[in-house]
Amino acid sequence: MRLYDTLTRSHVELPPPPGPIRMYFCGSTVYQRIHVGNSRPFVLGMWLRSWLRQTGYDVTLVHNITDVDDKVYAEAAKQEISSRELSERATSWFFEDTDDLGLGRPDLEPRATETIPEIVEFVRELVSRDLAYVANGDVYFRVARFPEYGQLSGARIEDMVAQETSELKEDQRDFALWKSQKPIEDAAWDSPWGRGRPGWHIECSAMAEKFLGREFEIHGGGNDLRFPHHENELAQSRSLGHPFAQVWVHNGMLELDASKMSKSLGNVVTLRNVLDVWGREALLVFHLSGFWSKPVDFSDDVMQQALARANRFRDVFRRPHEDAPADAWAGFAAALEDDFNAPAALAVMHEWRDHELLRRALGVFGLATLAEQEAAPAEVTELADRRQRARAERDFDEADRLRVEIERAGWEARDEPGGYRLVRLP
RNA sequence: GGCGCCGUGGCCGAGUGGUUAGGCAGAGGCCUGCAAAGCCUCGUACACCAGUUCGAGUCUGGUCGGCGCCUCCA
Repeated sequence: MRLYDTLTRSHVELPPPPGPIRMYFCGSTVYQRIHVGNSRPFVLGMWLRSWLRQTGYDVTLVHNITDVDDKVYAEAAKQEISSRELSERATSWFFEDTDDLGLGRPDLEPRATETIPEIVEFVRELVSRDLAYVANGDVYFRVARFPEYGQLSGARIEDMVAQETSELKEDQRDFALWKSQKPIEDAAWDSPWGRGRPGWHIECSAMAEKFLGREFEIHGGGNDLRFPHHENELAQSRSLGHPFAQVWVHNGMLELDASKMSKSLGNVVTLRNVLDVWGREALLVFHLSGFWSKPVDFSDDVMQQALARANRFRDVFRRPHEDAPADAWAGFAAALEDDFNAPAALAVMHEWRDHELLRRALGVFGLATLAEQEAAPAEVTELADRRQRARAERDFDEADRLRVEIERAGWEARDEPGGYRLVRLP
């Protein structure tokens, strides 16, 4: 399988099965309900794991939860609750919402606050090697000590100008590894540099290496994390001589009204809301419809199209099975093996009338539920039976009246040779 | 300003040198008591300009337009 690697800007071939493939995906900062855009890297990670396992790899997926951050403190203060209470509540929302995607859970979901000893140790090591320095209770990484800095984001180090300046920094491009406790911050930990809490980027280096080791195969996350987050992770780990991630995958942003969906812009639709309105299957088909690395527009219109497409798959299972050619699966697999080209894989799937094959392919994406038929309640079945008798007696007025009644109950009567089928209206 | 991505038919969206992507919506037809589902047909898609080539949506250069990152962000 080949994947597009942001670091080398090229497609790279994964080592052959059984791997192992160790994957680390950056998750969300938990201080409110996540939005649909946040679901994209989660879904991508779960699908990659699913497909790689399907093709014989031994896969471990770590998906972190950032539960200590400026946003968490600020929101907790606003709500007048402790930051711990807020982050725990938001973490349980995160679990609820992503559970409802029906894709299962990542193998490990560590939280930053549970990794403090490893983070402190990591920072201590950087300081002892002179790659970082202490300034008034803060610890900063010395960007100038890592010549490859800027490789991931493609920016030249000379072009970088820090927006947020601090007189504590030797160089304005340096970034914080540890931050001393501020009055608003109600959660803090002891460290060799005083009470404080980790900087944003160090938690991921620490968690990834804690659970996957100093070298692992895939690191994923949103395109907006390339810089500074992932650039900084890379700097922290590689400056210590750790190989760190071999392949970097960055998903494109979800756009709403032609601009990126983001909590800071406020143009947000929560994952919860999308699941409630459109259902998990339509959302997954939506995610499948666009190439993972490209930006996609999110709108009612595209969700409507995704829903219709999901129903088209569902209808295949309501018609007779037809054996697919022996090489049918190969076309599907080839699409996914080529940088996980899901839209192309979907196109192959639409050709199939083979129930077993289609169910298996849908299963890769957590969509095997489309193969299941919902049984109509007894009262609707009774209406349909009466309608059948009316049709037999050629009382078509009565038959049509009953059809309307069935539709009011949320079902559709489809006449078939020798009987009928009841199908739930979308 | 710097770095990068992108511009495909009404809509979504694959495709990187030459043969139908696929889906949604629409029109006509077959089927049906009527429908639904399905199947068939249709609308002559590649932002613009120049170039390379026997041949370009696909390569090169330029123009215009959109987006992302450079600052918290999936």
